Amino acid sequence: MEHRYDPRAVELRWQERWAADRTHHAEADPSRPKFYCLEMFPYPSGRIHMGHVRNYTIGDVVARQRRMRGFNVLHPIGWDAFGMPAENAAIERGAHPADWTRDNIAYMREQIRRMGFSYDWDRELATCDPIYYRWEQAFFVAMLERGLAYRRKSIVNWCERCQTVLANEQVEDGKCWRCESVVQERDLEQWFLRITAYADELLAGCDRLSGWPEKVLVMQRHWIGRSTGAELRFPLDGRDGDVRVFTTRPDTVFGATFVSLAVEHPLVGDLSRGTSEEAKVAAFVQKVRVQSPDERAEGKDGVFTGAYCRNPFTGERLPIYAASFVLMAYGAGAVMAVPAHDQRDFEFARAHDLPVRVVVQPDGPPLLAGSMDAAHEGSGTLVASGEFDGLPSEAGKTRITEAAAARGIGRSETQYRLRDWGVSRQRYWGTPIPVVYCERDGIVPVPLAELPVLLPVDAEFTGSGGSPLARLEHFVQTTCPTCKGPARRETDTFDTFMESSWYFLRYTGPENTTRAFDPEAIRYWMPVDQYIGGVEHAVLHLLYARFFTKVLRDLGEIPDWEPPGQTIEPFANLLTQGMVIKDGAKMSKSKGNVVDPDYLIERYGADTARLFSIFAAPPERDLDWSDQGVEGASRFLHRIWRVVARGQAWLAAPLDPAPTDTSDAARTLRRLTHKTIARVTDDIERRNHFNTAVAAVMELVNGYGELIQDEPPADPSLRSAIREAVRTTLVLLAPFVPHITSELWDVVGGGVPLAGTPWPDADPSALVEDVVELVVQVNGKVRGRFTAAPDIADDELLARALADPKVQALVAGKTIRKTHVVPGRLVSIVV
RNA sequence: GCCGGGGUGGUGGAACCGGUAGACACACGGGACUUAAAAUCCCGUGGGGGCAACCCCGUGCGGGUUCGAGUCCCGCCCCCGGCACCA
Repeated sequence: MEHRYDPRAVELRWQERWAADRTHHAEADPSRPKFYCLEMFPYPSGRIHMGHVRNYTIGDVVARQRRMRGFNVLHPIGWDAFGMPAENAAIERGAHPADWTRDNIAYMREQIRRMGFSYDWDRELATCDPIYYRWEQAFFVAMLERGLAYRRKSIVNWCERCQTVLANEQVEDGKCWRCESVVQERDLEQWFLRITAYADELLAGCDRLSGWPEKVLVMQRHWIGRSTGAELRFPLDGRDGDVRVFTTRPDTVFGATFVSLAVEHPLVGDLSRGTSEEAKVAAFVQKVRVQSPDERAEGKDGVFTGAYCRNPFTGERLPIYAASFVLMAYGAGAVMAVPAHDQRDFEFARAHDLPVRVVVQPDGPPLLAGSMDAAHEGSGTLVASGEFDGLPSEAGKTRITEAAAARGIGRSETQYRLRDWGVSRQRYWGTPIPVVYCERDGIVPVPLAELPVLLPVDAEFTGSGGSPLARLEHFVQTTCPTCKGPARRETDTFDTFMESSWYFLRYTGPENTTRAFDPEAIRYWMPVDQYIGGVEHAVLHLLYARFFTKVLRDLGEIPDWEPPGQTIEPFANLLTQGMVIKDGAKMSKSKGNVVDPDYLIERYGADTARLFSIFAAPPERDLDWSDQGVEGASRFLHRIWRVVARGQAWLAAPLDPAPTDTSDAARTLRRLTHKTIARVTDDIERRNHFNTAVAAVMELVNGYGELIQDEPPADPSLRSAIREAVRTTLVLLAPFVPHITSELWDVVGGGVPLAGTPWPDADPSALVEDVVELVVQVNGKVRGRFTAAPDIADDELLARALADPKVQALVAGKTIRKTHVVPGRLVSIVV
């Protein structure tokens, strides 16, 4: 053994051995319990960054620890390889996206290997590989046949910089999630996936995902945004037709004093045409349509259309307004306005001098329409509501909805904030959408036997003039699969979130060319037991992946692994790790505050990089980069190395089977060793507190470090306890710093490879305390302390406490009013 | 505005069920070793007071419950994240 720790030499040696032995390969084996540990796969942007190091270190700690625990662990890695940066590189540098991506993967694969992550490289996959994306095309065709995919013209979010459409989830603050340019609206023919058909199931799933952070579930629930209410029809006054509105408050219908339409609502033009209001309305519509959503929200503008409708319950004539804040995309694009019970309507009524009518009376002093300064949005008792007077407003919702249905003027309805997922992208570097357009047969899916539709390699990348695929005539020109006549191919590609919506399923058999999934492999490995990644995917990726899993179940592509009656969910436990921060900002190239993992590995070694990223912060929190922190992690590893090197001559001796004559020093050290086992195990398996697990091992090393000298201690039981402590240290640290611990494990004669060593259980007999320290509180303040055997009776403890001179001084001459004994902890005295 | 998560030494962070606040580490100060430095090792380190034993204060602020509150309750302030005319 070298006396100086040389991380690079040690790490290379072990990495070569692991690769040669395919150490981390796992096969489905129903006779063994499984554990599927997954980290969000990387986009091959060029180099790994500290966020990857952190994410994958956390995952590797879990994977390695579960293996030692006896689980058959699936721990795969792959590449989310389609995406715009590859195409941008092609435009800027002339490199083909395929070459650029392949080279990046090659480099990043080596970086990841150098970190010593225990991936099963036999299962590596890349989403740009036709053997991968052909299945995605097959799923899409199946979805098309089931009506789960459809094409329609719609107003879409368009990013001019990226020259493509964005899904609603990809628009942040009105800006593109990737390049941050302002998103515009365009009217385009697009492919959509009917995620709204799964809204209720996605919502129901949230309730059973107890292994997910509450924060993520809240975000998903809100994104789905289910609200129940009623659709009511307000007949137009003096002409045929009606205005349909959606409301969550049918109980307030008697308080409606006007109706508001979105400016895009078809009735706006129809109703104002030929009236004296026509010009005013047209000008208003014109003004609002060019406004951004923010501006629309800003001014609560509106204009009278010149037309009226009638309240379906009272027959009362109500003016119809066009209002900037009403969204065409939500509900019916029209609302019944109840100023007394909706704050927004209240403000609008004030501004336009419209009446306010109270129909829900809360407990307490009666509301008077004339003296209100805000709407009463809460519950109460219905008043001025005809036959419904006196009902609690909650009951009124149901009763009024039922009445509307009976009279044919409405029905109960559920609305979602969630929109269908637009998946068309006008880009080259993605999965081709497997559809052709035939003049005779219309939209024709490419038959399964003809899949994959390969992405052609000979496209040109100019950055302008639309999608490169659309300009490739030999790609576009094709024959119709049905009539064999001339047809044109779809030239859009899929949103890259499609590929990441099912990769975790494909890892169970990525080499399979005859079918997407082997049901037996899926049944064995799924669900993912621990998923780890950044919280920035809380809605996007995680919602799409849940949706896809449910669709694939319905398409019969995967077996349902859930108990009967439970909705299928892909990720049983989710850990969202925080960002890596330096100088108060997220590490990023544009901010110039990145730390290159290569530099860390070169200078300190992978084990130090791993240890630092685990120890510096608990996983959910942001990690503040600190050069000194890295030094500290490195120092700890050097220290362990030195300690083992010093005692190597005698540490390797076998452990005594059961030391009979045990000294106090040995018992104390054994207690520390086994307490550490208990703490570290709990921290890793239950609490995900990896930082405190490492701290516990540091305490253990502090506890015996100075006992290890060149010569062994004379006391044989202490000698044995030290050997046990050192071995335990290496075993407990193995998931965190696998290279150095493997090396030292050989030095101390560990025998079987460290990674194959069973995770230890704490020995309860070693945990028993000989003496415990108790504190004495007088009037709630700590005034003394004493030690006692742990099993002493309460009244004796009290006597011991009162015997303390300091306590006596405080108690003398006063009456003891109350005492309280917590065994093993404290004695509390009140005087 | 609404919904989450936070606020603890000079710093990152511990304290799991209400029971010794500040584990572990960094930084800093002192010492040992060294010709010197690095490395390493030892000691100290929440604030204030005292020669000392000790005493007082202290987990964003103000109240409360309790023998006992960083932890529970009520009312605020501030920071971070998400959503934001969703009818």
